[in-house]
Amino acid sequence: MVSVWTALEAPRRRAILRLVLDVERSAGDIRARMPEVTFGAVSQHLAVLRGARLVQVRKDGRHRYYRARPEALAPLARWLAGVWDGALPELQALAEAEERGQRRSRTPRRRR
Amino acid sequence: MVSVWTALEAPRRRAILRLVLDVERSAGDIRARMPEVTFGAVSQHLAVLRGARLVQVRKDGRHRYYRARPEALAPLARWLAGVWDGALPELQALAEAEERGQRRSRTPRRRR
DNA sequence: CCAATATTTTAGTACTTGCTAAACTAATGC
DNA sequence: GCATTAGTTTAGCAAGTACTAAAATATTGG
Repeated sequence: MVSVWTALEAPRRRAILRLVLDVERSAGDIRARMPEVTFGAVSQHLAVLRGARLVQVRKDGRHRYYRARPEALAPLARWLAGVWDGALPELQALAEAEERGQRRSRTPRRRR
Repeated sequence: MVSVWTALEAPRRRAILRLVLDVERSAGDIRARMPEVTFGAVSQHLAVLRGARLVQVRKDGRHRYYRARPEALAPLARWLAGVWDGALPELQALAEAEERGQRRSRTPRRRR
């Protein structure tokens, strides 16, 4: 069992999670999209993500398909919400800045 | 410069952040509330939090008063939002579960 | 059963972290 | 200036992490 925080602290694991967010992918597929690390490394990261219940696996023949379990992000969201409303005044200011300044930069989701 | 993720991965640092969320506190005050670690350790954690711009300091005589900068949590919130809407179907389900099941357990904020 | 494919596990290494104890740096009150 | 108080910084250590290369474990098609 590994904490959601720990699992997500590593940028590589956040990248992996994004890759399996809306699509099921095999470890090999994931690895193919991050050629800068070995297969083993990806597998290890997946194990950590699994440990935090952030991904689930579906076995199919000689493939294992990974997919995100976004519900597992709930503790993080709750923590954030908790901090958030313990700090309302500052938050207000942030919201206003957000309003004026940088648009949410909603990157269009990649296909395939 | 340290990332918000890195800063918050450590439970102790999350605890410290909560302590200075709505109140300004000196390092000594903070340390007094977590007797299981030394002063030095607290100071180091504060340095990391400062490095992630999660807290700010106000110097006053021989005291340094720390206070959270919740705006610094924005990247985290944005990341979460991004993942969130890349996973709408699953999220829907979560929202419903949340609805039925466990109430948000909004811990009443501690005084002093 | 055998070879091939897909993936995990292990051993090993370099680097980082959280902590303590102790040394150091300020600022204040006398 | 000196002792005191508040805090930071440093050296050192044990434990943990991210990675690679290589060995081990399935699963399938012939």
